[in-house]
Amino acid sequence: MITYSPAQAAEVSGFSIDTLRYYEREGILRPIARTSGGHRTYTEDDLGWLDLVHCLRDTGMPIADLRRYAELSLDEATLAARVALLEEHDRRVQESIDTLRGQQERLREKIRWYRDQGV
Amino acid sequence: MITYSPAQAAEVSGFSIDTLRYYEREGILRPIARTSGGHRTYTEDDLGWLDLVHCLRDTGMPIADLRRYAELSLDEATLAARVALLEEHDRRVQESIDTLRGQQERLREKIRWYRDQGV
DNA sequence: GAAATCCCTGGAGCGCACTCCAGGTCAAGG
DNA sequence: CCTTGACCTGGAGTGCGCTCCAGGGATTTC
Repeated sequence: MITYSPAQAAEVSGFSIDTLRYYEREGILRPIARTSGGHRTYTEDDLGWLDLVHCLRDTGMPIADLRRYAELSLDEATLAARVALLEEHDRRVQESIDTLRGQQERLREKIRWYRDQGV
Repeated sequence: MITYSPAQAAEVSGFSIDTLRYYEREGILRPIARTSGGHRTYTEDDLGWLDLVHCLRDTGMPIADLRRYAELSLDEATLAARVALLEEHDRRVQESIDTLRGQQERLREKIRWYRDQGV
């Protein structure tokens, strides 16, 4: 089975090693497997999960929600709750996109206004 | 001339009184006019500026950039620099919208995947 | 003119999400 | 082996953007 050293996991996931440890402490990652000497070895599964974590963080999901989602993922019987959480998040993402677009339009009006002033 | 008490300015602008004072300290607002007793009186102009500040904050412009923009606004000869700053910001806003949309698409795929699992 | 509100200042405190550090242990190349 | 670099832990520190507080003065309302 392919595994990854902390440095490799950081490289592939795009999170720093410190952040990976922090996420583990926070319960966002399940305890990562270790070598006999105590060094972490990340699996492909871990990397896959980190990929989703990256998506959720990029879309502004707070750490606390991520932990909640991670906790739900430990229990097979929570599929519906997990989907609900993701859908709720999707709505918030949509809202921020909408806000961003609206404000961007105002920003562009301001820029046009400057242009009309002869800039 | 119409003026606004701190509470009214907060109400209209959507910022808290504390935030208004903070922005003034930070140089994002020029010194607000005062009554003889030292109480602030916001003008329509102040409110208009706050409206733009809100737009820029909503689109993620950091406080430091806002201060820089405010400083430029003190000098008539900086129109070009101000426009450049806004256009640069507009590009960053566009980037975050693009990122958000891309990640939202991934999020929705994940939700569809759950749905396909029979949730 | 007294009571109730509102506002003032300087500075401390907070929540979030990391990021860094000291002092040590582990692992791989020569 | 031995060195060198990667990794470990617990905990402190950082940066951002507010937010709150104490102690006191200003204003409005009755």
